[in-house]
Amino acid sequence: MAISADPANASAFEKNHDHGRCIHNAMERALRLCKQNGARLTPVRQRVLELIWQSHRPLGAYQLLEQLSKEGFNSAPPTVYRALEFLLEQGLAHRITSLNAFIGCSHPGCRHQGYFLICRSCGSAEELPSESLAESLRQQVSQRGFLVESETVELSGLCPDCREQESH
Amino acid sequence: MAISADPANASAFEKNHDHGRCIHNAMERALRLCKQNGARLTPVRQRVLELIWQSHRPLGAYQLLEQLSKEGFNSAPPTVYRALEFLLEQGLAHRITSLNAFIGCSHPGCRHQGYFLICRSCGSAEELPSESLAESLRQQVSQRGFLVESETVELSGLCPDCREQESH
DNA sequence: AAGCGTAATGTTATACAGTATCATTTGCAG
DNA sequence: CTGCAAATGATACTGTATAACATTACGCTT
Ligand SMILES: [Zn+2]
Ligand SMILES: [Zn+2]
Ligand SMILES: [Zn+2]
Ligand SMILES: [Zn+2]
Repeated sequence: MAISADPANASAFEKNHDHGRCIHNAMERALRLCKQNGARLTPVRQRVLELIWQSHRPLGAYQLLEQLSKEGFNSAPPTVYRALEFLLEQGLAHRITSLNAFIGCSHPGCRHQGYFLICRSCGSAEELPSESLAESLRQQVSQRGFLVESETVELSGLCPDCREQESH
Repeated sequence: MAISADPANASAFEKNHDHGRCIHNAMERALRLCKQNGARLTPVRQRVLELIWQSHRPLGAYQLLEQLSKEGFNSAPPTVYRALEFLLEQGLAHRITSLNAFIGCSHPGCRHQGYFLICRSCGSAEELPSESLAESLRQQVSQRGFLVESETVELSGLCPDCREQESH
């Protein structure tokens, strides 16, 4: 699958990448995919997607809500939860269960579970290319006759940069 | 590994195992470990541990709270959260992030992350023996210079029994 | 263009999950 | 017995997510 070879996405842990381009690419892909699927990327939905792409840090629903409210959008909890639900359905975002937060999907369009590395220091999260890992998981589990339908894999720790910092 | 070979624990998905024995064994081990570590398994703590062992289904803090209250224990949220915190620290229980729930650890005494299979139909959860899986994860991640400190691995789907049922 | 059904949004209220803080009690070492 | 630390009690609050129902916008048919 080789996500890292996809020029559209820098690693979340490369702190000096051109993030404007990151966002731009993400929005382009989102528009294209929604058009393809006949899904409506309405203003709130689009704005929420932009917001969770503002950084590579997962954002909580109420953080998003606050931002939306500042920008004059309607701002009751259901507004943002509905937008997030839409983005999850369309495969444009992931939910990070262990943080109660949400993040843009860095390779939408191909169905997959999100496997994440989350830095406890800088808060960045990065999707792991999942194929070989998914394979290991399936092996472990199929032996037991268990049918996996969804996977939560979230590894928390220190990203290369922060690891460096802490050692000083 | 070979948890299934450990006579102290039946698989959560074997619906007709002697669960009384399951609980009994769990409590014995807990007592022993606490004594070893100089930790105090006070009445609330012990009772909470028994409660999360009543079934192989993860229980929410407020479910536990309700039960405690029925039994005349003090029943404000901090009570149960403190007990749970203690049990987590002692390695006697795990938190299931994706369910906001808690479950007894089926092999306490050896430090490990809990990797779980969770049935969406019957609600049972079972710990996977984690070694080979942990190894795959570490491999994937070490390449990237990321230092893993804690892991959340929760696979949801259908257990063998429920899979059977659904196909009828 | 008018009318219609569905999808999306607005609005209010509430359920569920977890924590902060400070007072009080208990267990235990000296 | 005394005094400290750990554990519990009690109150209030913050944070996360959804239920339920009213209203509006959109896209299609006629
Ligand atoms: Zn970026
Ligand atoms: Zn970092
Ligand atoms: Zn365990
Ligand atoms: Zn089941």
